[in-house]
Amino acid sequence: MPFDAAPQTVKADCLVCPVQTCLARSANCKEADAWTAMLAARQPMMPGSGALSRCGDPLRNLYSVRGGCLKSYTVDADGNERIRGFYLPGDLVGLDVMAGGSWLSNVGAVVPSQVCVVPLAELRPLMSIHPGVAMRMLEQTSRELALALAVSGDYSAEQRLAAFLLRMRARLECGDLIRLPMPQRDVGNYLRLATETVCRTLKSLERRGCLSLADKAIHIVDEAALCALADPVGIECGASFLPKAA
Amino acid sequence: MPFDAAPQTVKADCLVCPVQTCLARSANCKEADAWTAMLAARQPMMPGSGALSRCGDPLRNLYSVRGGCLKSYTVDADGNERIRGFYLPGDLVGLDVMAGGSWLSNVGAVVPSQVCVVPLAELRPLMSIHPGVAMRMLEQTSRELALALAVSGDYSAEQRLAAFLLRMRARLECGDLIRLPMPQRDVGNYLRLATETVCRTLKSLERRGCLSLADKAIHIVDEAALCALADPVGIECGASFLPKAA
DNA sequence: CGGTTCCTTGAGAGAACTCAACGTCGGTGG
DNA sequence: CCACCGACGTTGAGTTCTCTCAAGGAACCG
Repeated sequence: MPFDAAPQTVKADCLVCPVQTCLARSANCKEADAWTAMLAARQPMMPGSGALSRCGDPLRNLYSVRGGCLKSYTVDADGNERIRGFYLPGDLVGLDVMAGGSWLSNVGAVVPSQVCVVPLAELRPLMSIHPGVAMRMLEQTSRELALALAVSGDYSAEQRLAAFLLRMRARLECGDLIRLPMPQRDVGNYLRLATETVCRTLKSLERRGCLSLADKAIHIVDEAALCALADPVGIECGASFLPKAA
Repeated sequence: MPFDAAPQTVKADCLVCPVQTCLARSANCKEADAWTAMLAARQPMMPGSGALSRCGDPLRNLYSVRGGCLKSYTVDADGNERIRGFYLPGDLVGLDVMAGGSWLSNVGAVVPSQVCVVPLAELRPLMSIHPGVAMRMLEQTSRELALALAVSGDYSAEQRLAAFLLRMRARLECGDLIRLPMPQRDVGNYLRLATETVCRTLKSLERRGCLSLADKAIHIVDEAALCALADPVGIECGASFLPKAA
């Protein structure tokens, strides 16, 4: 593959992209090149300023998160926000609307972020030419579906929070000291808990020695206890301390 | 395409299959033929007798529902069942585990059912040869993801039930008289409601003139009111009476 | 400094749950 | 034909978890 394939700028950037799970890092060189060549632009996003998409917008692009943290959310008739998911580097935004023609949620930045624009008009034919790309998309969508199904149960505030923390730790690859990119209000909204409940539950877990709270960071102290709490939720959260039930 | 392509039996059956949304009815003849040829077998399923898959089983097949109604569910440490989804004719079972190597849930029949066995070992190469098949799989997975995300909010018992009924009516294509294939216990389990709450809420909706209950069937009386209730859930349930929010 | 956003804590309210009991229906077998 | 049984549905009473409302403290920023 010629190294000077257009668009040069985007491709050059992709070579130093920190996101290892991006399709541009695919083992298949042809796929990676085709993916990279397709990326239309890179777009910065700031919290509170504009949105990547709004509910009802025609679906023109997917977005690949390059850095930061995004959230997708709906707004009900009373103006209340409901967060449907957070997106971290490597995630693709819009997998849930690929089958439809328009967005079902708003997408905004939680912290200063950057996304790569994936034009659907080019992605669709690309998936036909490179079935591997379609397979990767299918895999990611499937994984997101499994997660959505797992977390949609009715779990206690403790179970939800434990599962969320373990998952964020795995996603952020931050070790035992978690600095959540989003405020507790957003965590609660996503987990269907009041902000106060999030706070109280965290304090309660701290009192019981599961974690320690300091300086807006959360330190996982007793991982085994958290895993035991999160286990019924049934999501993978890195190394599990529990034997898998039959 | 030769009409006598093997396996004859399965293909012949597919020609009279009542499921219009099955991939065997794809507009693309080559795809439809390839799909049909791949189907390994047809499998009957009875409620309570055996299961299509068990949590942890290696993933060998997907299943295409041909008739009846299936449910996927997990069982927690206390032996409590949690239903993650119902599958009706045309649905593919296993889209949430395609990215992994093993099942994350048990799948059993709710009523006497029949499924077509889709061997993954053949499906994967087929998706490479026929990108259209991969696209269809991706579309269905995407649609399921959108549904799972929509339903995972914290809605009242009334909202959940209204959305569920409207969705089942659309899925069953049964007009305004719904005969749910599953008992109220399963409905409640799926919607994260106690059986008693399901019953009480149905009665309450009946008192308010939204529906009428008779002979184990549910008659939709005031569709507009149900749509209004279900609207915040945000799933498509056929004709909507409400203007779409911006 | 104000002002804003975020986090924390307390008190009361409410929606749904659990427990318990009873009614109904469809089968099975005496 | 009727008695029995189990599964399902219905109804009531009390409990619980989480929410809402209210208020105050801490951190950050112009």
